[in-house]
Amino acid sequence: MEYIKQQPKTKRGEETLRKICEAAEQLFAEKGYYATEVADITRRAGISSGTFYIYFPDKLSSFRYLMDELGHELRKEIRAAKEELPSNSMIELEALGMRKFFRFVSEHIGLFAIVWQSQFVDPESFKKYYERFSSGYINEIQEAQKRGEIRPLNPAYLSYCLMGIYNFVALKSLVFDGKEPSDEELEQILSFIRRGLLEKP
Amino acid sequence: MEYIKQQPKTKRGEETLRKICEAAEQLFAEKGYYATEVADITRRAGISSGTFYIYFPDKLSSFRYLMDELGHELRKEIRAAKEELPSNSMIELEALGMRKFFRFVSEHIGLFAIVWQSQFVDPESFKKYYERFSSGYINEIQEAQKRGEIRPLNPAYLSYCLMGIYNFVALKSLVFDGKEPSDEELEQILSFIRRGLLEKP
DNA sequence: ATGAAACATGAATCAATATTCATGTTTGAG
DNA sequence: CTCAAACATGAATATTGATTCATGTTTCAT
Repeated sequence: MEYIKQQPKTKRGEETLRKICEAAEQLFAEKGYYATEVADITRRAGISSGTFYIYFPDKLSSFRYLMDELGHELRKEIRAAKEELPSNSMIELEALGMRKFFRFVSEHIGLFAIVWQSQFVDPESFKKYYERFSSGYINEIQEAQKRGEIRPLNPAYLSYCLMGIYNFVALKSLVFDGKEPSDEELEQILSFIRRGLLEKP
Repeated sequence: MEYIKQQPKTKRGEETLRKICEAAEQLFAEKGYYATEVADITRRAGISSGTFYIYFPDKLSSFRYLMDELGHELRKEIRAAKEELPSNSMIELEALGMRKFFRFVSEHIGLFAIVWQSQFVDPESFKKYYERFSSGYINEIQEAQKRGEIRPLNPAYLSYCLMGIYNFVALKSLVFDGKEPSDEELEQILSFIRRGLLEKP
């Protein structure tokens, strides 16, 4: 990883890095990047402040590292889930991806917070994050369009429509209301998307 | 306004406050709240740093003030546009509101940036901002549902779907690509929404 | 025209906090 | 078992940047 100073070489080191990341993820989510002091992170991790700098060259790097890690994990989980599905109907894949997304975000509310903030903490990473997601979508959408499954709308914009829906629904349910959307609610959102997307609903 | 220390009482004062707000809006959008120093704002406004504190008790208040102002203006413009429309079909209103939204945001890219950041600068205002928008939508949606115009999906979630779409499409076009979406593109997005929403597309 | 209120100045203050570093302890390969 | 590399400590440093305030200038109602 490029944002990390030193890959731990012992069990103890690994454990310490893990504790730092866990604390940082929580704190960035709770208080935001700027309001979180390095001292907060090390306090919650149960280590001294200097130790932070053994692993990260500075505070910003830890933020970038987390963003990379979490985004990676999320994409991996979604990809894995989709590969298990025998069907390759875009809408079925999408339903699965959506469920995974909500599950992951509710378990890692830090990801959500971190990405949201990154537009100003580190604009480069922010753009990269969404464009990476978008380009995955674009492929799927184009394939499905070739098969005549979904309507011939601009794939790039469609991908942002989908991401927008998921992100804002997650905002409402997980952040504002503090609960996961029910299956019933997810089904309704999916139904909205299905009709919008499909050639013959 | 509750975030302002002193309403200007002379022409000069008014002009100064205006310059401060303009500079702050630009800078919060360009560099973000935390990276913007009060000195940056006063420098761009062409005044001395102490003057800032004649109008605002502190930096955070200026942020809240802008967020309130801009959100208010945006809602007012959308409302005004919608009132001019004779039809009260939800979809036609929505098409108009969407166009207004993109126009406003492209002229006030600061609003977008400010709201996006507020989740961590001032979470209270953040939630208030979106819930205010949402509740306006909920009314419209419920009316349209009574008329049988749109499908009986959960109005609160639908409102967040719509806001998500607009926000993310604006993110892609205005922030990432630096250009307004074309009429053709807006039409496609609207078509996606129309099919998702309408009882009989 | 005039003076009290409004407005403007910018150097000085002061608190907050990211980062360093000299010193000590622990780990694990050989 | 041993010791070099890894890891940990936390007080001290250094910088940054919000806010204050004593002093001056401008406005405008009368």
